[in-house]
Amino acid sequence: MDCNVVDRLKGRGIIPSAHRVAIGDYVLRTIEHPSADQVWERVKTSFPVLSRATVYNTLNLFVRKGLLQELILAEGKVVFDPNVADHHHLVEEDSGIIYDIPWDAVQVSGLDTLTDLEIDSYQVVARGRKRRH
Amino acid sequence: MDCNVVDRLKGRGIIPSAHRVAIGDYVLRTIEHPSADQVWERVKTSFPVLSRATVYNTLNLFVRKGLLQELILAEGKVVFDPNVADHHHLVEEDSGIIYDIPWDAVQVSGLDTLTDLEIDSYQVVARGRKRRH
DNA sequence: CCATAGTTTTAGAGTAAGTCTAAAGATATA
DNA sequence: TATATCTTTAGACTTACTCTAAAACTATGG
Ligand SMILES: [Mn+2]
Ligand SMILES: [Mn+2]
Ligand SMILES: [Zn+2]
Ligand SMILES: [Zn+2]
Repeated sequence: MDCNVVDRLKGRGIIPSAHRVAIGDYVLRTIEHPSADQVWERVKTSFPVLSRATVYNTLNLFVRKGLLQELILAEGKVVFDPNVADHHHLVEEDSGIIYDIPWDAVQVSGLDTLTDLEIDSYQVVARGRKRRH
Repeated sequence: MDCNVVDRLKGRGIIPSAHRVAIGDYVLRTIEHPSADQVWERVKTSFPVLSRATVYNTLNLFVRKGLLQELILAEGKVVFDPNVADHHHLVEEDSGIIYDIPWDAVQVSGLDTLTDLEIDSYQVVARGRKRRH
């Protein structure tokens, strides 16, 4: 487990430019499931010289190199998740917040009996909300 | 079980105009999970005087009235599903085809132990492909 | 130091899904 | 017929995202 962003980029063959490290410092540590524009807004506060295209380029690069996964859970926006291990999600429609559900919290059975389907991956997508207090 | 589109629209308080019936004749019977533009292309072949806006208006009306559900399973497009009962889906990334997985084919357990989550609905979303022959 | 090649970043144009607007067309009723 | 209500329409608009081609870095070798 390597928490140093520079080394994680190098480990995947990505040159750790200042821009990429600034983006990685946020998006590789967050639990927020941000969209590309949310990453842009957020990273600009600490790293103001940053174009929209660089954010998209970098996020797509991180996805290609296996540092991020893309999730499509709501209309009109892709969000990014630094947790690339299998897990499930709860989508809170009102707020737009996406919560992680640990893989081991849920058991899914029966998929293996669908012999006509070749399944690469799966997850449970729940809609609802997090109870307050 | 009522397969007459005109009566199904009336049953939901929708005036069954010729346009709406033409759209419903396709989208309320298909198993294809089409996008709005796919509905437009398809319905125009048998009903040429049809604007894009009418297709979007009608699909959104059908969703509001409970005749269709919207699914967001792949990047950049919403698809529509006349099967509004609970069921799961397999997304075939290469072809873009979405297959239904019957609700009873899969058992999901453990969601009820997540007492901090209030879950309205859920489904398993699998990625993979349908085996050929 | 310079020259040069490769890489990264950029603004802004382009694309595509979807919504909105305001007018025109239908239909129903009195 | 007159009037009200509902439906359909073209096209403008918005938004998320990609593409392009030039500028700005960085590394290397002389
Ligand atoms: Mn993408
Ligand atoms: Mn919609
Ligand atoms: Zn997640
Ligand atoms: Zn379905």
